[in-house]
Amino acid sequence: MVKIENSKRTILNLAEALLQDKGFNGFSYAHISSELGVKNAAIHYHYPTKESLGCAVVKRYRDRFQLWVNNSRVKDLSPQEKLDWFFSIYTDMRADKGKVCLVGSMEAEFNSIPQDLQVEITALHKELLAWLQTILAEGRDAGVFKFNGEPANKAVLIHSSLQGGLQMARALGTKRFHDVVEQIKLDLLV
Amino acid sequence: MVKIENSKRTILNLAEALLQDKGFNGFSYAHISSELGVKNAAIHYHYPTKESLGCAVVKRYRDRFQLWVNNSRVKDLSPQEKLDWFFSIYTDMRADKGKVCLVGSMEAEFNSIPQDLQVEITALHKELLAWLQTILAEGRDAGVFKFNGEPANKAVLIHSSLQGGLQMARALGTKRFHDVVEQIKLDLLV
DNA sequence: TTGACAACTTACTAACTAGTAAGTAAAATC
DNA sequence: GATTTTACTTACTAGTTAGTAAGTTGTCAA
Repeated sequence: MVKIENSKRTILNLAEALLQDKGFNGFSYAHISSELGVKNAAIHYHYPTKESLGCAVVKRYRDRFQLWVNNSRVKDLSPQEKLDWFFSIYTDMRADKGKVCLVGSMEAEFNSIPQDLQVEITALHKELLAWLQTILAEGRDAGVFKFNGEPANKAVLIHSSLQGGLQMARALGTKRFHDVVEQIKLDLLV
Repeated sequence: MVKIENSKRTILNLAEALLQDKGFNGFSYAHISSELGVKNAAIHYHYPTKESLGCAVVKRYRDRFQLWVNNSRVKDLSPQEKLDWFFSIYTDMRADKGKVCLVGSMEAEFNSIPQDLQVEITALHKELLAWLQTILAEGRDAGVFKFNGEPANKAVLIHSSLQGGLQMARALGTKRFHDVVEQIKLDLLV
């Protein structure tokens, strides 16, 4: 019998990578089990259904994001630094590795994923937008960001362009994603 | 024997709707055949492989876009009108119907779709961007658009935000997509 | 040392997947 | 009127899917 080290965490890591790489309908328990050198029932032991596995991935991501956001080292940053930190997540951990964000991956196939997962993704998306909106308002008040209209609307624009930009990077290359980020900044910074 | 009217076209229409609704890995030949009241072999007769069916959908979309673009009624429009026409495609035919664009749908699961389809999607994306870039340059020269940086970069930003915005609409509602479009305009129009 | 429990394997199922080969019926072509 | 072609159906395959039930093994606590 092969034992997986930190089974639950290792499985979540792999599932997250697969979700960002192939999408929910593009990966199977066999992908995970073969990668770990165990039988697929071993995965079902930890996560009975694919829906539960998907939800666990998103839930962990949500928790991680809240930890980052409430981290004092992040909290003390200026609005620009916070935004750069946010962008760097997308650039370093997604675009440069050919991945897309969980939200984009699963909203693209929203109508063919389980309902609990839809709920989880919706919650994550709302949390990301809420934070981004706050930072934008903060930055505009501080006179370092400049934009017309509501922070909420600027937030959906920026997040949508990051989400779409990561997907574009797959077909057209990472450079194009960096162009998106640069253009966001050009349109925002004073 | 049940005969499908305009078989090829009807199948393409259904496949296109399914692609925009469920993604490439989220639909099967059975979805199409049962909807049309025929056997799945009937679909294979017209499109031997799923890859060929996917490619045919994207190819038709590319042709259709080129026709629109070269249509004299579109060609004679002002840059703003052209852009509004472009946005209206996304709003009327996608967001308001819960669909996403083909490009976004398939780039999200890019690493789990056939290679020929990847090529086709890449070509479509380039064509969309090329046109958008031209319109942006045209509008800036005419003094009706205002933005910093290169038209190419503003084009990738706008297209990415439309692509991501459609996906967001699934989880957060259509209104949010309209917000994205309004914000694009706020950031662009003089 | 025993027993309980966690973490697996073995062995399986039922449903679905894309895809194929051979047959049929109607329509178009000669 | 005969023949070919088009558009299907029938019947099938081999592979994959998520998921389950029952058995095994190693670890840890009493």
